[in-house]
Amino acid sequence: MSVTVRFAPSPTGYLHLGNARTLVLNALFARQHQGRFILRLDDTDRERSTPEFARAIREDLAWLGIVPDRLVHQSARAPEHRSAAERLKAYGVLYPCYETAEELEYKRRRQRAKGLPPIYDRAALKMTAGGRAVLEADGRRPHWRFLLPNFTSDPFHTESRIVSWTDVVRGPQSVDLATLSDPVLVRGDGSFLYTLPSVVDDIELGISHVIRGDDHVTNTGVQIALFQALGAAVPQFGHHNLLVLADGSALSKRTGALSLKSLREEEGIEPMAVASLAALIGSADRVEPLPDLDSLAAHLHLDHISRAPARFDPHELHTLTHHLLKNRPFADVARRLAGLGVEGGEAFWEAVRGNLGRFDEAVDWWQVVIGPPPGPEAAAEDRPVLEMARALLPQEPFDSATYGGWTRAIAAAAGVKGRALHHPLRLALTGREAGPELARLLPLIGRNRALERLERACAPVG
RNA sequence: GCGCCCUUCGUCUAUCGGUUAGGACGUCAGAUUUUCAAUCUGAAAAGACGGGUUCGACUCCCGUAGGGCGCGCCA
Repeated sequence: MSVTVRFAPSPTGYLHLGNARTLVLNALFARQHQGRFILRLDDTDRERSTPEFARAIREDLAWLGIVPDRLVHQSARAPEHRSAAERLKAYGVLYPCYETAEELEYKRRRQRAKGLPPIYDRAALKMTAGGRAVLEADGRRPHWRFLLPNFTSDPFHTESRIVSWTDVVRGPQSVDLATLSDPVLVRGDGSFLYTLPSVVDDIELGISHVIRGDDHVTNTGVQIALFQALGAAVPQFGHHNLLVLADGSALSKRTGALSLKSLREEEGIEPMAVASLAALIGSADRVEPLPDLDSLAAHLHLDHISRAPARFDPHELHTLTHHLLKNRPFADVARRLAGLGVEGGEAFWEAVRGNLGRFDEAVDWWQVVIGPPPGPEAAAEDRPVLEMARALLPQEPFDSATYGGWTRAIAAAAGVKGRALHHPLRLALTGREAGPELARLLPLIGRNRALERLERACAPVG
């Protein structure tokens, strides 16, 4: 069976980690099955959709290394949506309604007050042609509802009508259409709401699997009915659990917190840290940093995803980033380093990669290597060691064994060892308390700078 | 308010009637390295609550509490 999936965000905000979960799950599923992945921008809400957000979404995908096989703007497909609506009218399952938003709101409030679910009462279905004509003459434009097939012979009398499917994630699922309102598909101004374009496009794009958050489970019941009303094959559905913050609160597109953009630009998170966490959290599989999408795809099992909301700790993104960098081969980062003005090459990268919390800290370590003499003068008790170190500093060339030979000589001459020996040297040479192995850094620093720094550390106070 | 889903170590989870309730992340301890957010070893750590069914319940049923989602002329 050939697989075609889509990621269908509305460009009304920045993508956050929760959106990334849906995105990555779709992209990886396509990868697993050598299928197609379509980016569909659901921009039918002209009020809130913007080109800026659409562009940001494409940037997010590119950053994650996800290349869509096709890009579709839903707003460009209005003719297809119109023709589907006409067909539904012809079948008699799309009917005009004339209630105002206020009237509908009032009805819902009353139903709730009576302890009833706020389901549309299908009053419009009972109107006569004459009644409609009066309203039309009055200038009222109808919105159109899809008549849910939750009745047997009498459309005014609903009875239980269960729609069932086998969910790729959740297993057997069912929705009782009798508990739902007939959804509005077409607004009074003739524009379409989410449900119709989504289904029509899924049909025409040949979507085989719809993978999305479990906030859509109820929608799926309605949409399956709509697929069937349009005479189309029903795709497979998979509903993954939603991600929530440590306090149980939902992720919001509005706050911008945890947006992929800010994780990338402000937090220094690596893309595969996002992809790994987004794909693996809330499942039976352990969260581990995978170096690329292919290896992540190999670890993905949709049926291992839990049905309960998954709390996650944003800090885990930093931990994953650190582990990813620690194991990153030089070839993978050479261009990025060059772009940041870091010229240390492979020896430099291998020296510092284990000490990076984020990639751009490599710049700081490069400054430590080449920069001006760091740090203050040494403490009085460290001076004898440093004087000795200065005197015993070998001639070049330096290699990875230089530091070991040098420090052994200092130890023998000065009678110190361990931390008392190495810590003053680290401080004098790098100006820092901790960092990459000095044996690796020393050859990069070189004899001239090393000597200069030791002299500075030993300079008279004042 | 009504409906659906969910509740196992701090966190993510395994278990599908009989287990010393397993793993991962995190935490702590020890080892190791000059240091390290590295590495190795080890430890502490869990079935929301109350009933029921059963020889036996984390597992099945009912209820309670807590949480998520849905109930838009949003997507």
